[in-house]
Amino acid sequence: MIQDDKNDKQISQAVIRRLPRYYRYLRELIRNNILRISSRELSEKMKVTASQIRQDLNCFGGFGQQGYGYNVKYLYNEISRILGVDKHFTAVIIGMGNLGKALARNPLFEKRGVSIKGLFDISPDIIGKPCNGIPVMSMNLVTEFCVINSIDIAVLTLPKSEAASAAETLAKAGIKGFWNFSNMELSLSEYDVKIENIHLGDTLMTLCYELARDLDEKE
Amino acid sequence: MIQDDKNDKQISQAVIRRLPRYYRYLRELIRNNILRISSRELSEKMKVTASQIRQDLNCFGGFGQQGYGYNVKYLYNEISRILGVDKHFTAVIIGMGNLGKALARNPLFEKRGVSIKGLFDISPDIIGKPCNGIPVMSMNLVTEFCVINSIDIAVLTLPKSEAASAAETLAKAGIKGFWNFSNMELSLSEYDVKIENIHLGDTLMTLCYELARDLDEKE
DNA sequence: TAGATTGTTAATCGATTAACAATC
DNA sequence: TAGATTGTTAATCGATTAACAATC
Repeated sequence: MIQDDKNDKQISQAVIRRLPRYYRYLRELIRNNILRISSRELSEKMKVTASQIRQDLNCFGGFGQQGYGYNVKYLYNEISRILGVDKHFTAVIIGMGNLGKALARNPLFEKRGVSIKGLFDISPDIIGKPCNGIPVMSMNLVTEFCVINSIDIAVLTLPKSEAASAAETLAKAGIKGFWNFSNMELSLSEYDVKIENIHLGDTLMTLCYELARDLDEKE
Repeated sequence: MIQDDKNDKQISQAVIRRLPRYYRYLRELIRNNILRISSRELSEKMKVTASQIRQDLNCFGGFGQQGYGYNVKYLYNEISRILGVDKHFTAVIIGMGNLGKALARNPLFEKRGVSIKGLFDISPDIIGKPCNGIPVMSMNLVTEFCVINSIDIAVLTLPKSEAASAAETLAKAGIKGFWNFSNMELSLSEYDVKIENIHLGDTLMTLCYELARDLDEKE
């Protein structure tokens, strides 16, 4: 059993949600041939405190060196490992509407070590026509496909009305993680699965909130 | 000047980011013809504490009634107003790639009182062909269009390389809010604008993190 | 009125920041 | 060695939860 956190103490959600941001900034540093960086320098770039960076990283281990700072490539690799990039998870996309298609063609998966193995829909019009080189299959085949290929992740880009039953089918087929764009609260408490709910509209609304406050102030 | 918060005290980001979730749940209650609800009942549905609900709502005013609870429609309307739905913000989408197209056809905007007035791209192949009934125009026209139509929000779904310059053009054209899917950190500190950065990949990575931890435990 | 439930204050909890000893 | 910067503990800050008086 690999121990990422030094003393098995629980890592807070706040820290976990900041990891992908470190990952992005470190990749950028590598791209710019920056080989080492101190927490203070990184904190200036990321607009956070150096203290927070050191605390966050130390949840997982001592990746730096006193008097030197952090080796960028080493740190990037460590965070990459913590985030499971090297686990090479596999995924299917369920629902080939506009968002499904957009995600199927998006390079974000491969950049993070996740490979899309299959696309699924119920519409006969699009079944059989590959998207971005990946076959679009009938939902009738989804269980068999996921079981045979040991798929880890299901991306749910289908209508609210179909999301609940599809999710249950997928959980039974061994899916362990749901990246859920369906705006449907999934109830899969009987299954040992992780769910990441994405409500795109929510972030648009917080933007609208800020804009509305500005307007109110000017009245 | 409208006072949403009772004593002009600053509302925390944590509270603001929860508002759209209340908004969703309240709409669901209305759909199910539920006319009143107590903080305790709502807390059970939403899996949060009743205390938090009462605290959150009270940042903006006393919307409930002792001994009764909350009038669902009234509360929905209040939150709707706080989130600026009745401000009827206007938006343009910049970049008609897969994600841009998916958003242009997505009903999420109209549900939140935001109307998409124009779509923009640099590719001559798609300029002139409307998407979801909205014209796709050349980026050369974006400044004129935004100024004339007093556009509030720009949705950035263009490549990283083009995002920075486009954002500056848009800020100069009077855009006040950016819903930024470009994965580019925008530097618009000279302009009085609000930015909501969306990093879709980040949420996929936190899901991968959870899955990776599960695998590690089993080793 | 009695019961219910809010609005609000006080207590707790957790997360962030500051400080500094350890050490490269 | 001296200077720099981490890892880590302690202090602070803010957010969440609990409690209860106010009141419908």
